[in-house]
Amino acid sequence: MPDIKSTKPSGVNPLFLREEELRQGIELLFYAYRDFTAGPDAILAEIGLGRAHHRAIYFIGRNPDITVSELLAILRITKQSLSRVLGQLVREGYVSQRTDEVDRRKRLLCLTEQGDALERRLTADQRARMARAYREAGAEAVDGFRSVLLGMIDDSASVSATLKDDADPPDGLPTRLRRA
Amino acid sequence: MPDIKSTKPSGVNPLFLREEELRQGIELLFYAYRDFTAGPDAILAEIGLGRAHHRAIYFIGRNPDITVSELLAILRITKQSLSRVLGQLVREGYVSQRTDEVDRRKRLLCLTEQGDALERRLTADQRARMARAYREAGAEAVDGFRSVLLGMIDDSASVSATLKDDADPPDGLPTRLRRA
DNA sequence: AGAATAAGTCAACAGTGCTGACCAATTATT
DNA sequence: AATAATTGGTCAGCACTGTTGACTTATTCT
Repeated sequence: MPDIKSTKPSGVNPLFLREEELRQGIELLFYAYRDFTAGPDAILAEIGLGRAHHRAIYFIGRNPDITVSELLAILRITKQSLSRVLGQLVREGYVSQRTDEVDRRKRLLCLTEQGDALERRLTADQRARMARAYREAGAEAVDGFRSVLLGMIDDSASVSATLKDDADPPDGLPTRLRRA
Repeated sequence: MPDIKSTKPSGVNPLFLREEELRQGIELLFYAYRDFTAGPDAILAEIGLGRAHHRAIYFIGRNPDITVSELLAILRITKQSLSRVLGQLVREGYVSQRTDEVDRRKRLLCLTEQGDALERRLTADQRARMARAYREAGAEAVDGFRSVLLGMIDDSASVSATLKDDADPPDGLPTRLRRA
């Protein structure tokens, strides 16, 4: 029994439209992420590293003096998984560690000059791609892009950098990482 | 030498702002994708499957009678990688294969009833998350979200479903898959 | 007949998650 | 001062998912 009061033309089921709209979003996210990671992956493969190394390098570069715990909270992987990646980055000279003098249990992570160079090389690809998409879509679209993505994140408080500008730090990462 | 004619307050370097803006986009994409995949991953782990199985199931469900080649073109992985995943899905009763009667080299893939049930269970999570983000952000934001993501995809023609509504099928997937 | 296409297979390897079981240093609590 | 909690690290093993490379089998196209 179709609803004759429907505002949609030709009695189209609005539930179907909604489903179609959501699935298109799901697919767009998949395709965009697939192509977004392809460039860096190719560079990483050349030097015997993987995507996990890029993630670590990226967030260390973005948050100098980040601790291991904080990095774990961003990446949402286990300590053992990160340890393997981080150990390799330190051994191969991309990341430096030093002890926090206030709390000597903590290790503060920074990129070396070599690490910074690799970070810029890897992310250049992604920045260019995003810049192109931003430019083509326009400023309003960029706002929408950001606002939808932000709404998809679990607890937007557990985000490393300046992705939101409200003032409540309920939990998750220390405020230090939310003031980039 | 700061530009005194700048429209930005306090002579902020526009290149820095652009860089910051792009990096926020990169991070939003990372966080959204991280949280977007977490739900399905947990369900998959219970039944001994992984994210690759979800992808295959998703796109088979979305494009009934898709061939192996077409699925490979969407996923951008090797035949061997897909074969492992697909074989398991067929053996465990999620996917059915039958020979194309027009070209008997081709295998047409479809979800079984069990496969369809799993697909709906897995994607329900993601649809709900996306629906919430869409609702909170509003229709205009959704348009922007889609337009930016679309701009990030390599060749928007090599996309499976109705993500664009222009009429040129330059190459990539057969037109059949572009008319969902 | 021969080339090209579509699919499948076996083997090996790398990267990246996971669990579980520990250890060591340091800091906080009682 | 003793105990507990936190931070970081390590070793071992396992699962999933991507990769190359080398073939085989059908089927279709030229």
